[in-house]
Amino acid sequence: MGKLKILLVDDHKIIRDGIRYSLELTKLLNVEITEAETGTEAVTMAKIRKYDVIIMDINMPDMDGVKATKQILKIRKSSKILALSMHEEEYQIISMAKAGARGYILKNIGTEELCKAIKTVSEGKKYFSNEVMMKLVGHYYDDLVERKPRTAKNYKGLFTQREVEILKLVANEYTNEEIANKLFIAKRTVDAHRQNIMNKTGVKNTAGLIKYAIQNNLV
Amino acid sequence: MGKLKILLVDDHKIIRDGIRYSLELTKLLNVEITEAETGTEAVTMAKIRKYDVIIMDINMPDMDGVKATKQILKIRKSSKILALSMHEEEYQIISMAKAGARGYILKNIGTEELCKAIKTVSEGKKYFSNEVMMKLVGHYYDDLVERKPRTAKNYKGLFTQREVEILKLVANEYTNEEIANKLFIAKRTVDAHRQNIMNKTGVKNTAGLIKYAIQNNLV
DNA sequence: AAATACCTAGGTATTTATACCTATTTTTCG
DNA sequence: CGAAAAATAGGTATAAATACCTAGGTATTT
Repeated sequence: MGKLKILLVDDHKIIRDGIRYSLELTKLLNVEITEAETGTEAVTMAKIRKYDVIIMDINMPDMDGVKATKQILKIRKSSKILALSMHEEEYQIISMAKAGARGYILKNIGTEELCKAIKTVSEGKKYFSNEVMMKLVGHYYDDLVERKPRTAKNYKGLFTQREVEILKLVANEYTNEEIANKLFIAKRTVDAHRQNIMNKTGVKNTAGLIKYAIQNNLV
Repeated sequence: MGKLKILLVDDHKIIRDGIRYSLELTKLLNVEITEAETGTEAVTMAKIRKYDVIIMDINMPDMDGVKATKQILKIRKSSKILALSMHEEEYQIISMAKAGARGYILKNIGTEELCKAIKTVSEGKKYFSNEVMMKLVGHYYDDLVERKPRTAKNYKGLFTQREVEILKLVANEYTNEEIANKLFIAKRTVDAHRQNIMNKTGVKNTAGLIKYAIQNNLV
């Protein structure tokens, strides 16, 4: 199989080097890495050539990752952009997801998970690391255990708290009907949630669902 | 949750210590370990008290692990015995599986996988480490790629080559009909294989199947 | 006030999977 | 050769999942 063409966008050389060496030394992936050190440069390079995956830092001078992501996606709608950040603030994650990034990972990631993220995204699926996922749904859980009314978070694009809940039950071999009984809702509602999860993740059936759940550390 | 009562059977003290410390220091499991240094001793101890999991070495003086396993299972039919060996010879693996062991791991195993194996077996499921699995099905694949007629291996209890093949395709989101077309067999045959795999693993549905496959490094 | 997101859930239809059967043929083992 | 295992596949029935709709209620954001 051919090499995976990767555009690595980050303003810090040390980080670029770290990722480059990790990826070039591992046998998990066969990659060809091109570097860009600003958002502007990234947009220019993405115009000239098509990359399989674009690893995009968020906090950069001159043009940040969110803006660069939007611009690149205007030109190449199918680009697979994987956000890479030191921060796990919700608004950043959400901004990148809204901008069209297919994944979001943190800079403390290990090589193994990095490869998994790249591979997942390159296949057209979404990848959000566990911590990121937790960050996004965490407050919902807090609200639930406190029995407080839900605080608005305006999450878009990713899993909702209910979806995560159902995904976990599916992974535990419950049928939709059993899940419905457990959660005191109609079976048809569970059907709907499950359908939504499949649409969001792009998988075809239960098998894909479980694979996704496990690979994203949701179960 | 209560402690997992484990009987650790091995004639080498160093190995017993290694496992004991690994398990007692990790936070992955909460265990209470009892040791036995011969097969005979293990049988006696298993008679007196019920253990959640019995980790059984195979090569031991006076009574080997296969014989001890059989005798223990005569007394306590539901005993969960996890075979532990330095060797990955097929006949040993098969002998232990035939004798009724619920799992087979090698002594070069890491703490994490050891815990996973113990946990899996304690839950009544089977666990065979990746290398062991490979050993068992490896030759079949060699035969396949060489286009030679299959050599007999008389595998019992575990997955057959065809079953592993189908399990992988299921994990790749193919439906039974698609798998049938790929392999040039009837859909009903795939149904049957899939049913057999579920019976062997004790899972209830596709979700369980995929979890099993991933946790046993089959996909 | 309008828009949005989320949870809810029903209609309808089709496809897939699961549960137990039996049974034949081929391969492999002893 | 004879026994056992594996691969094959059909019968029958039911359960479960998937696809693609619509739509109301509620809470939150702008």
